[in-house]
Amino acid sequence: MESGKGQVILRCAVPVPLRRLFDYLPPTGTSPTDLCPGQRFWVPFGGRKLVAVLVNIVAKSPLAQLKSAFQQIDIEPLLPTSSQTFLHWAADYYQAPIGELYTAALPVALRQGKPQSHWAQQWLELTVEGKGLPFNALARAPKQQKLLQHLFQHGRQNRKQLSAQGLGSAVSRALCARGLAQWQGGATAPPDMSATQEQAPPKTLNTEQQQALTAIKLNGFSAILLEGTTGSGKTEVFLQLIAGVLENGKQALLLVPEIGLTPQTLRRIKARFPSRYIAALHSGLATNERARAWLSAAKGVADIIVGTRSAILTPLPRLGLIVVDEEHDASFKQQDGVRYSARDLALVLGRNSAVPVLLGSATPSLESLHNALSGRYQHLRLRKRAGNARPPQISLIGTMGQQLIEGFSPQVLDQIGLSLRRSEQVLVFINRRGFAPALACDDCGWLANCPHCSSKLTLHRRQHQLRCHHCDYRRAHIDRCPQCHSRAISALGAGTERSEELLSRRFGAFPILRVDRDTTSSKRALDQLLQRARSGEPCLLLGTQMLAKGHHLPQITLVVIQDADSGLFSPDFRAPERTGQLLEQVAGRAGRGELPGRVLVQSRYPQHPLLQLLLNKGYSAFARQLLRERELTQLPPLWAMALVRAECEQPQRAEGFLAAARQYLQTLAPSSPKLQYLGPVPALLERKSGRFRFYVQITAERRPLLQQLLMHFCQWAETKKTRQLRWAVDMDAQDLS
DNA sequence: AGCACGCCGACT
DNA sequence: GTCGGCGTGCTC
Repeated sequence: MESGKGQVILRCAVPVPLRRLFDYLPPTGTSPTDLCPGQRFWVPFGGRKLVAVLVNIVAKSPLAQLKSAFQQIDIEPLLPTSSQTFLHWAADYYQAPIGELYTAALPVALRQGKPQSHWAQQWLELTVEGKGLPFNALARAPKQQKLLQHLFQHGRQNRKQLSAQGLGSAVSRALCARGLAQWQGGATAPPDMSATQEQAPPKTLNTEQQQALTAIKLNGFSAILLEGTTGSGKTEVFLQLIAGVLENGKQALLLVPEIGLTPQTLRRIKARFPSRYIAALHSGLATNERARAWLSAAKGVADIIVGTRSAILTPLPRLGLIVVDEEHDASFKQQDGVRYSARDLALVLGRNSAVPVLLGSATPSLESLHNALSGRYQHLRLRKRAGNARPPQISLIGTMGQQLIEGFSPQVLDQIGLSLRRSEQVLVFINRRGFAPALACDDCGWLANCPHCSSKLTLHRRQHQLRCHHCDYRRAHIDRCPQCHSRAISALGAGTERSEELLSRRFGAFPILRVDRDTTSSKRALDQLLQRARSGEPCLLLGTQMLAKGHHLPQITLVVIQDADSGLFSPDFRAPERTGQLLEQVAGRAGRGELPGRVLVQSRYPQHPLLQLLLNKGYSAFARQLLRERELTQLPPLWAMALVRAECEQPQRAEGFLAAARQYLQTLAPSSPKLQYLGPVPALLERKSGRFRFYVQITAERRPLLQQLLMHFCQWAETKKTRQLRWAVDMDAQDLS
């Protein structure tokens, strides 16, 4: 079929891992005036029926024969053009199939083609004219007067609320006809204002906070790194900034790490902005709830959007500010599918939308710190702790050659006991869950390994199970060695479960609150544990990373870091940075209230220069030192870096594919002082879920070269038949495991 | 990613 | 004689 003049062709993004768009004819009987980019369509695709998003309306297709779309789903576009442009930019930057970005951007229910009307709720609101009337106006139309007064008193109301007052649609129609009220929304219900709570007043800012607040201009794009010690009151600066944004009639987006979106965080925001519509976007929501929250953001109804990583892909038509809290957190980088960084995309979106982007952290990523030091970002610092809190005093405890008790030095146990008996709270940080990270036979040396991964099984003794923490493999605990049938099986090392046992034995008179993924699997468990800790009773908090992040626990006076060494000798070049951030964050939990804090850090290598630097000179000096090293070693953030990853059940296939890939890349752009290749090398976790994983690391002094190279690589790889082999580009890879 | 088409082993 | 294994190729 020829594509003649005046043809209307729908160029669509389809949810498949293919790096191109697909053309369709409009559904039969569609008027061209009904069409608009951003609408969804049901389309035929290789014998299947999929939800596609219209990207462009074009007059000509390179294909001779096109299929017709089955059905138009949306009248109002689901995605505005600005949002689509952003998704295409991200697909380009991360070398990802465009359909996968649309998939990542939309909540499941909308991906599956549910109509927007499913969540559409409308409410009646007074117009400017309506609001200008005296309270007793419309005396000659008592029903309309009642409606008017009801709206005066309660603000916007939906149909259900009105009919409960005996106010039917005829009355509201009459008020609308007079131009006094109008129906609004269409996306989602307004918050229930009947339970309006008292507003928590803004806190008084100290000089530093005040300076930071006034330094941030709300008009136009700017990038700001707010580097503030734990307890220095970054959140208060965020909240007062958001207040300004809302006053301008704009939306504020607050991105938080995965475990940062707790009920406590939301409560604090709701308390400060009780009359505002706050939408939370995170994976814990049911599919319908998620779609509702998404639509409230995308239709401009929600005022404040608090979300994890994927919230950056949500359209925000009235965007006025983006805040990325704990910007160094690894959870902002997606680790599968489209491997985007929400923090990096926040800066792109901020520039596109001409709004400021504020990155906040006590321990900035080297990426952001580099941008701040080189003047690309405004660099604001909060050095003082808010209130009377003083910085904690940190001591290193050398454990080499000491007789440890389940991983604890005796003097550390003594200190824990002293603090508890003084009715204070203690936090013990152990970055390892379960009872023991390894199980071995004392007679023949057998080790319990995962059958699917190159990793050891962790003993979870209470559940009488051995588990792999990298795949979902679980098996019953054993009492005999499967190799030599000896009964001499030892659990090596200690995780949170084992430490909990020891600490209960020692300090059984005090509550021991264990916080890790195993004890907080139920939805509100973490919140409840933290609530209890905040009650102020003397107790011992014990847990993994979950405890390190952002929780305000003012009663803690002693923090124990059981093992500072795990990151010091890792082959991952980012390990020291992450270790430093973690130690600093954990240490920051100490002494946030009136009482001074102490931190005891156990290490086999207390003389290690990185530990010495971190503990004597602080994170800032530590991070600057690491930056100098990255410069010398030609690594990010000074150089651009990407991985080409491949995984396959047969290791030689994955390795062979990558060897061929490297060869192809090197014919395009040979190694040089400005471009370097490494690999194929096995990933740090070489086998995961039965597949062997390898990568080629490419580093380039300048980003455009890397970008161009990867584009050509994808074209090459797409034409190759890669049966049972998965490959992916990981731009700005964060994790070499 | 799916799903259909295609060519070689154990079943009514 | 067929049902079905998953290899490979295509999807507007």
